[in-house]
Amino acid sequence: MSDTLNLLDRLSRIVVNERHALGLKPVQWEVLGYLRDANRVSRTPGGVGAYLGLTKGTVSQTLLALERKGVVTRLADPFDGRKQNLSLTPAGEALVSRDPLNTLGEALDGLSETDQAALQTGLARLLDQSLKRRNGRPFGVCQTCRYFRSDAGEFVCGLLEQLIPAGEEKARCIEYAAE
Amino acid sequence: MSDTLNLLDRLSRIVVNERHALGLKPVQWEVLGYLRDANRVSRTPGGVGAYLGLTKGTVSQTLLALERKGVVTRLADPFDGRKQNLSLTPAGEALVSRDPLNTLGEALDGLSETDQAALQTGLARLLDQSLKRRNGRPFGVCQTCRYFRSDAGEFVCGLLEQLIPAGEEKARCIEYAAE
DNA sequence: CCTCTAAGGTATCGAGTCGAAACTATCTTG
DNA sequence: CAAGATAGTTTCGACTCGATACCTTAGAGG
Repeated sequence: MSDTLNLLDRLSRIVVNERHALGLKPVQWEVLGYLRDANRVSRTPGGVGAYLGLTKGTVSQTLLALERKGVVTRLADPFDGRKQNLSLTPAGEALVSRDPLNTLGEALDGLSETDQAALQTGLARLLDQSLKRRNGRPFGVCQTCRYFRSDAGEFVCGLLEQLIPAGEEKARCIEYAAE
Repeated sequence: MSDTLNLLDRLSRIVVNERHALGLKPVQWEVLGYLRDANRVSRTPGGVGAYLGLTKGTVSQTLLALERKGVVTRLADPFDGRKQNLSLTPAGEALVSRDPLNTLGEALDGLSETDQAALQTGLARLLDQSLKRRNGRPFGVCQTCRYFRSDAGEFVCGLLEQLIPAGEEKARCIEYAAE
């Protein structure tokens, strides 16, 4: 196995280990992080599953656990009876800001500017390649999406023909399309 | 959260997901990989735990599972009655060579030389920083260890005062000390 | 020696992950 | 409207993983 793969292996284990803190499991942290970064239409059980590569069953169970902990709430979608809209409670917002992964962020700060930049572009390319191989959705941010329009100071999604709420133009979207 | 952290997050999830193939769990793959790369004195339940950051209980259970699958065997240590020496069976050797993480290796091959190099040094530094923060053992390879000696064509470990079997000078060691 | 303590492992428990499969309810399309 | 696709839930079984209690062996000091 290549050295780079080995490093990735060990780092991913560290990420998993770190995240056993504060009473949440690794997957639960990841769901919380997704709900923080995703836009309204992407904050559904299906979106969580597609982003994290989980089955519907696992997502359902994980959301139940997060609801019991009082960090996530769900509301039926008024337009599509099959969908549910998820959001973080204030307690959830507070919790996600204490993601133990941040300690890795401190380690990151210890790196030189050039090392950090190199790492970031390398990881981005690797992720891109991996997603292509897995036929995964890219989950890019609204701003760089093909359907993103800016009309008279307001942002609009050309796919869903909806106004993009302020601040959400930097959120991740399940419908993201490049170019 | 920083972008780099986010990328690491997503990649570590891909690593976890990939590894649910062939009937093994992510941790089981990692144990197999460790047993392949570690030298004799490091192939113990304790070594596995220290390397992967698992508790003794988890290691014990995971080894039981791997034994049941017929990919790992253990022998009592003849010198220390508390220890067990682990090794891969031929079936285990065959299995570990089919680590699903290799598909990520293919994605890696799609990167340019410079991207790969940058990624590797970045990851190495990040891992180094992280280990320092967690007081983890570095688990370097014999060849670069402080106690590594080369006497008349033979390799010797100055700490354990033992001959290093041929080929094992590139293996990972639980007693590794830098400098 | 013999006790004390540390170290290597096991057993057990509880919460949770995760794939698979069966099932319900709600759109969508021809 | 019927057929099929979508969004979720429920249940099952094997396993992870931290925590805790426990057992055995090793080594050190009186």
